[in-house]
Amino acid sequence: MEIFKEYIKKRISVTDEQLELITSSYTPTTVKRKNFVLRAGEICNFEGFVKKGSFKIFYLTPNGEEHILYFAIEEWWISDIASFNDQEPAQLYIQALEDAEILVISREQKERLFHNCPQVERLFRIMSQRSQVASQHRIIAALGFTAQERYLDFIKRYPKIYPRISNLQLASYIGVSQEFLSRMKRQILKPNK
Amino acid sequence: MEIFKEYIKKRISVTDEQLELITSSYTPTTVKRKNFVLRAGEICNFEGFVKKGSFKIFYLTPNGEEHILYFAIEEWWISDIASFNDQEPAQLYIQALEDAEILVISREQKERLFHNCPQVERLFRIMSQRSQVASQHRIIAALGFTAQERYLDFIKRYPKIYPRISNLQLASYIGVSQEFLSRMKRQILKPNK
DNA sequence: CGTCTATTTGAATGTACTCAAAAGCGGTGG
DNA sequence: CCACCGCTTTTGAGTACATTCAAATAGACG
Repeated sequence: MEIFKEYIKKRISVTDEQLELITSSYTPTTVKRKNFVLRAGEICNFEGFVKKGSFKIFYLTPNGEEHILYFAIEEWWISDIASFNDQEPAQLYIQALEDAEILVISREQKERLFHNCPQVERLFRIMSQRSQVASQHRIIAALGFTAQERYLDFIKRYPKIYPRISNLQLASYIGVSQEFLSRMKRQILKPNK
Repeated sequence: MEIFKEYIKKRISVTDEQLELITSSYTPTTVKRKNFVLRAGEICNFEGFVKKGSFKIFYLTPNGEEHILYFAIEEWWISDIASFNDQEPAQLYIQALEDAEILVISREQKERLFHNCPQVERLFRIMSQRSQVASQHRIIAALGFTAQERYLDFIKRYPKIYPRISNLQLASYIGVSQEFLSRMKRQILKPNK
């Protein structure tokens, strides 16, 4: 739980009791590699904080192509926000890439927590705005960068994630075929030829 | 101010006094077509609610290509969140596409408002999460859709915005050249030939 | 009516994709 | 310890989607 407490204290000022109240609202869970914590169509009734391990959050097109929205490693959150907030069917899949430990909270528990500790509202406002900034960068990259620029941008921005995922996953994240990613990597190593 | 009050009441429950407190924290301003309210490099010291008119929020690449992140019409917000929150140089430009009226608030005023009326924190948490969902859709569209799918998706999602912008702006939003957008439109109207 | 801007068309080019096959790599069992 | 299996990565060839640059056309405004 330490990592979660540090995460909170870094972002909002809380008393020890409030910190206790917050962390006690979350339930520790383990997830095995390759297992899903959410599938499109289900109602997402949880929000999870990643304590350990990694996940991919992705969208599946009607013809079965997988597009990874983001990877979640330690200190990231996993959920389908739209589904969690509005209790509508999820659009996203969330799957563990490594054995993982997460802290989960339900919609009701979270509302109760907001009520009992209003600072939490602030924590999530701040967190959400940060994600928003990251998403904006991603949109700019997706629309304006070449495939190679998106690749280099990813490894620069997420050096911690990069070594933990396969080429196939990375290709899906930056929006290229795995074959083309392979060609790009060669070309970056050997600019001649 | 009515449109702003309605906007708030639709999203959080507030007393009349609180509503008054919130709206009185904002200052009405007018902006002429083509004028900038923010340029990259500046510190964004405001957040604005669009009462009337339209804006484009865009990013300029080192070689001068313009990539539109989003259009803001009535009831949308304009700001460079990262710059506004962390007082760092803005990455974005915000320019009026039509004569506009906005309600603006400064960083200090907003912090004061959060302090005096904690529900506002909730309002922004909700709003920010909604933007987050929209951004996620945009990422999926940018990475997984063809240019034509992105075009059709835009006019379906934003039928109110579509008639108010030029082809050049739309092309920049969906990430294609204006020539190609023109060709797509023809092909959609006349699938033969 | 002329000027300025926005849109469309044409031709050549490039970036990234698809499909198919080969090569590499890690684990497991004999 | 090596052989085999499954999975990931690389290579090759042909193709498609979208771009660039240049020029023509259409629209809007004074």
